[in-house]
Amino acid sequence: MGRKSIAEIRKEEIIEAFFDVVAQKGFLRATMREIAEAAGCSQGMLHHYFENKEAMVLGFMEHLTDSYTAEIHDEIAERELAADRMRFLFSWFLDLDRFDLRFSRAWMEFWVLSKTNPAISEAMTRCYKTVKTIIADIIRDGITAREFRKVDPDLMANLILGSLEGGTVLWVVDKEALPVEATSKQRADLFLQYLKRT
Amino acid sequence: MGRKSIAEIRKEEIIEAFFDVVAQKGFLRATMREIAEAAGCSQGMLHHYFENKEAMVLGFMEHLTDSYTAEIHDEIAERELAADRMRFLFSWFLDLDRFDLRFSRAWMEFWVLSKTNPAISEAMTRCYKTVKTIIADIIRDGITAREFRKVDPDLMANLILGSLEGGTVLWVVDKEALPVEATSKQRADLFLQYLKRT
Amino acid sequence: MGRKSIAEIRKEEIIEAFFDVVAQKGFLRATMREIAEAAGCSQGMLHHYFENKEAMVLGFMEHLTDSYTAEIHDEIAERELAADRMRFLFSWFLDLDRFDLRFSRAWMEFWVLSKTNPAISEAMTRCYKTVKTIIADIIRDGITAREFRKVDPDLMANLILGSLEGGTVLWVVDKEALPVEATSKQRADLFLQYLKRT
Amino acid sequence: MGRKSIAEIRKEEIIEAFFDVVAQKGFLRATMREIAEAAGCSQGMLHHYFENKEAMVLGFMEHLTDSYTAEIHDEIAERELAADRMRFLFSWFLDLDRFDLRFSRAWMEFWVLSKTNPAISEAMTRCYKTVKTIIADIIRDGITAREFRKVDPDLMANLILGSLEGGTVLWVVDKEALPVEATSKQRADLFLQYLKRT
DNA sequence: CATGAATGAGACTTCATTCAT
DNA sequence: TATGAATGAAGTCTCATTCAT
Repeated sequence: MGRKSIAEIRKEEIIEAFFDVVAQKGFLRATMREIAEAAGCSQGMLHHYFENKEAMVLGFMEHLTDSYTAEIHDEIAERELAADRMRFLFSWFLDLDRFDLRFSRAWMEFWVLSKTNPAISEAMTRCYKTVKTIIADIIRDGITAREFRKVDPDLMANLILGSLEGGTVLWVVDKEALPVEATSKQRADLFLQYLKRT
Repeated sequence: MGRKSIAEIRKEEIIEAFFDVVAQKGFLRATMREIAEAAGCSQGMLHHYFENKEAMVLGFMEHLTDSYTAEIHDEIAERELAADRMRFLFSWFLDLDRFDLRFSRAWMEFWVLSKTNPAISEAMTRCYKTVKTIIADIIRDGITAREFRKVDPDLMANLILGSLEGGTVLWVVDKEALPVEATSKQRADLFLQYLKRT
Repeated sequence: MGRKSIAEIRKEEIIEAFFDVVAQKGFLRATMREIAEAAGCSQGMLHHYFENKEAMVLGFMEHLTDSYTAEIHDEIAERELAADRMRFLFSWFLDLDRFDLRFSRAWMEFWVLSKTNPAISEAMTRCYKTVKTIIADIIRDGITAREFRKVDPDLMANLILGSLEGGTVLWVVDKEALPVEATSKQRADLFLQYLKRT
Repeated sequence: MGRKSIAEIRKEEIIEAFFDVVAQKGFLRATMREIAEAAGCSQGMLHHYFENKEAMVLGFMEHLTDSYTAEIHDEIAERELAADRMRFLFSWFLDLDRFDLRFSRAWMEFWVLSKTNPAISEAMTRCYKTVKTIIADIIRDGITAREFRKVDPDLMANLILGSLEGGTVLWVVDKEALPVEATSKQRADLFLQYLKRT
């Protein structure tokens, strides 16, 4: 269904390279030269596809949303119980094969950039909004199905996403933080007991 | 008791200015010139007190720990019930007079820096460790007093701190995140129900 | 045969400019701005071709070795008697058209730099080694041909090179030192009488 | 005869510290702060005794001349033969207890400085003049006493001093140079055979 | 489409020197 | 005499971006 054009392929290669270098060195120290080397092209090429360095962040986020939204929706549709859907989400988020240390490190860089770059800020908000809608919808369905007690779905979605993001921060930043898996299990238990509670 | 030396006063002034500019512009765009202007001194002066720009981050964190640790301990000692102590902590952390948007923004910059600067990483880990110990101790006391059910205090402390930090991230980064206060209330409810549950 | 690439040409231009400014002002006071002006390019250009200021010294020495080694060997091969070869070397070294005041001044700067920069130290040692080998080989041939008496060729080469370098120092540094030519003639007489002596 | 004033003692301490730091780090990287630390006083103190950094070089040279001239003259007066006097001079110059690596390194720094600082240049010329006069006088006496053959005393003095200085350069700069002692012996042999030759 | 040489503004940092105390 | 905080000019170096080829 629609072969990718050379331009699109090249863009993805650059985004991949950009992401790699940023995860490793940080946005500030990720020079265009290094990104070009990682992508196997010239510096000029980079500016041919992206207006400037910050535009690459936008490209990355767009790429991210495209890649995963469909996948998540499919997986959720396969599950009937809201609790199962929620458990899937928790595990998906912390799937270390997908969101490894590299991802988290790069993502944190983008938080910082979002403060001074409105376009990045918007993209990030949109990204979070997508996820929160998914979570809130699960909760809403759970309430309708009398599986969950009545809570504010948006508020809870916010709380859940915050916990997931915060867990990542501690894991990346705090060397004495407990491992992701142990914390993750406890987190699922915490939220599901709260939601199911009668 | 113990007058501050000129050097100490000057250092604090510089840290204050540094923090202001970083919160406003980010670490990267906070130039030494601007920091010097904010502190009302010359650029050379800055290097008289701090070896380099990154050393200011360390100075800031030291200053932070010194300022607040005693305060928190005092407040906690005044409360008897573990639940009350916990509620105090939740509210203290989100006290907007103290930790306003400025603080959160600067703090996120330091997360990013900690990845490439071992000294900052250590300081940050130490900082988190202090807080996690406080939380874990409250939980431990609550368990001993049969106020809380038996959970792993360290794991829970990790989860709680993660939730607080994650909430801040969403608040700062995500323009569609719900307000701090509402989320905060829900968070306290969530954790206390879980801890008290029999 | 073998056209020089633009990069090579540009590098040589920069080295030439670097050498000029250093000879005139000394390494310390030779600013990148001035070198760029002398080379007719921007400061950034300088760093495009040389990692830093000290790398220019290495570039200069490499250039130097490349330029002269072949020339010296050719000239020596044209002479049969060891004494004639030696005389050629003495005169070559003090050929003021080649090694003028500018050269000597710059070279002394590099001595000083070699003490704190291992790479420069190595390059300089290599440079001296090349020359000493040439001198020692001449002496060795002279001994084999019974033209010179038996002396330690390496020791003598060291002494001869030392005398040449020391003569240069006095000439550059000591305003009351006697002129190069007069000293040079005496030096040749001194060493050749010693070597030929039976 | 005449006790040293406190000021004189302090000046000598500073010169000693200055020399130490310069020998170790080079003139350029010898900061006033470090010199002050080595001298056990404040930076301000340094400027109380020396107008600026370069004035310390002059102070050092003055100190040097004062210290050694008398000593050399005494030693020479004790010897009768010109050859013995010359041998003494050769050995004195390379006495490693006095003129060690530290001395040579610092001295080379001053060569470089002399090119841009007229005052240092003059002081250095004066210093060399003193030594050359001593050498030339020995030669002159040797000729008068028919111990040496007729040569130009000043030219030979120049050549001898050049050889000594050049030997030092190679020793300090060239890691593959032969040891001082071996070279020194050969040098004495070289010059004395030449001078005595009939 | 593609290259990479070239630019130039601006960043951090150093350090001799001054001067109020 | 003595201190060391304070200055500010100047230095090296980085790097996103441009543009001729």
